[in-house]
Amino acid sequence: MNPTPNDGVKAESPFDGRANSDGADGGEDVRSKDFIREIIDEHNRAGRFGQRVHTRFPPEPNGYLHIGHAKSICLNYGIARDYGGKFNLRFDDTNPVKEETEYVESIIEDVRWLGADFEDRLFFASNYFDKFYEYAVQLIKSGKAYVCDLNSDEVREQRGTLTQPGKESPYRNRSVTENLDLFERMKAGEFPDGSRTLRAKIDMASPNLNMRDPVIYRILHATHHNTGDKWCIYPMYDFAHGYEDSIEGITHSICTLEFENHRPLYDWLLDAVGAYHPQQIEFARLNLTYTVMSKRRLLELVKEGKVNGWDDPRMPTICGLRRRGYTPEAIREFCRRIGVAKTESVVDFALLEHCLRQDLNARSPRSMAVLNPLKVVIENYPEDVIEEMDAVNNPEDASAGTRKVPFSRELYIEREDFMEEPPKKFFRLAPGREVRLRYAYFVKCVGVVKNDAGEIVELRCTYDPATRGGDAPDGRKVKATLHWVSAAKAIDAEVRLYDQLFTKEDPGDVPEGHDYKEYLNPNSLQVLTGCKVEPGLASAGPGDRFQFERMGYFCVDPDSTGERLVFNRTATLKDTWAKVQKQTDE
RNA sequence: UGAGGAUUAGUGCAACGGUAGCACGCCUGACUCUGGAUCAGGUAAUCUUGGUUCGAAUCCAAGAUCCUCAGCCA
Repeated sequence: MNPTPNDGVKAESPFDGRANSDGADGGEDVRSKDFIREIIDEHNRAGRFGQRVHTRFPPEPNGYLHIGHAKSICLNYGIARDYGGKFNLRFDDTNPVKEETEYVESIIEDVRWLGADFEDRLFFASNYFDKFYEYAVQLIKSGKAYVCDLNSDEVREQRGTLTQPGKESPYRNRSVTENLDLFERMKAGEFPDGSRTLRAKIDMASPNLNMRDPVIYRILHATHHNTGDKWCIYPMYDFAHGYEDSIEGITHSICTLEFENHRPLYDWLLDAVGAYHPQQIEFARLNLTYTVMSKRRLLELVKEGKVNGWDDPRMPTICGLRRRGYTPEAIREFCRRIGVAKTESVVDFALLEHCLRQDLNARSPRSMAVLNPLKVVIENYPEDVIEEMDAVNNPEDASAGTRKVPFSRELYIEREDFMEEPPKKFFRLAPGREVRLRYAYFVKCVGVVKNDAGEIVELRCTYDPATRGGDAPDGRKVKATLHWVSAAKAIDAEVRLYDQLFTKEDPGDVPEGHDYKEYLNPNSLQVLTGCKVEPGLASAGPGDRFQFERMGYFCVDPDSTGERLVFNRTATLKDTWAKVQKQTDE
């Protein structure tokens, strides 16, 4: 039943949770099936496809994949895997003027990275162009399609409205011979773009506009990324899609809600030529709070320089999330948890972050990094001594082992871990107060050094040698444990902090005359330089993920070089102190 | 005012005529060498109005609200 694991999909972490029962109570996974799987079960009971299940992910290569596509990929691949079926990756590349090889490559990379294994089934609709042409000819021969000389404006005028039927084209009743001749000459390049189309002859009075003699082939003298200049007529989506599914033996053609109105046409076209007929099923696309998901808007953000490219870590694109430090496992778990339904919904971004943290918490090696350094001098610690303290790499995973972290007289701690006049709920360092330096000693603040401007530039502390390792033999407690790095041994790093790209929960919800870009968060990117990190991080390379203790999850950005370490903040840790602060602010 | 869909805690998803449940979020508390994690508890929902039924989120009727469709885009 379960096909081979792929691309980092470990046996104990299946593509999604459906295959296992991970109930903490030891019970079975009683999660009910989504409506699509129920339909498939019904088909299997009735023998509709002979127990066969074959799905596909059919992107148009005209942009980068985003988290919404991940939902579709997980759904389609997950179903194929659960039912012991197959999953295809197929590019729906029927419009040469919009599609590019760059997108093909990025999409393949992203689908693989997500762990959806299409094995050797990578297809292109453009490879079926000959077959599509045959189907078109067949339609003409059976009197179900005709060449129409109306231009696009005229077609629109004759289409009618939502409440009024359309008018039949004057070319609707051409003879089969004439249609055949004209269509062949369209293919031969005798006519300019837009001068003629091939239309399905259905019903101009249909209440479903998609059935009012839809255009199925248009003339486009354009170079196609795959077929070059071989064709100057290209099939429309509605015409091509069902045949693509049919040719590949797809059983369940899963798409988003807006295609529901197209299903009658999908069915009509397949039946009109007597082709194998898959079942189209529609589900609601994913929407996420604080972000936009349409290709148009994402492209706009990239083109207008609102972000730094498709893989900007603030983008909801797969490559953006990857660069940000998201794991495929976290994204898959998210897709599993949001479920599948026909209700249009907006999922809370917090759920994505929850899935992320859950995964990262379990697997990220810990490290200490000071983002906003404040120098600390331990007055009673010897000048030339450097001690190696033992630190745990991952408290969630004993097998991750321990490491040595150098401790010395001069250190850096986080600026926000000290307050000269601490409010009641502030547990960290303050004048006269004792705290623990993680894995090191208890230290007490005995002095504050300021510059002429009155800014704190240095803290003077004393340490208790008896607390080495972090515990006091006399049993006394401290309320806080701070992270730190040795000033002598720390290495510099750049850290990029990210926040939501938009300040509005639903940026698409804009009043008349306004633009979603007005809600762009001006503070979505904050670049910190001069951060001080543990020397052990010197060998970290692009993509490596860490938890900087108490600060969040970070990963090394591809911009990182041997000279300059650059980290992206993937997510913050949950922060109850920040919450307390926020509440007192309000 | 055509056609096709949708409507259950703040959010997302279940319950398929028989006690409305799970997750996230939020709020308490416990524990803690990460104010993390973990653990325990709490919060909160069937669009409306009728009807059928011993019993309705579920069936029926009427209504409300929202989404999609008038590209030679997908």
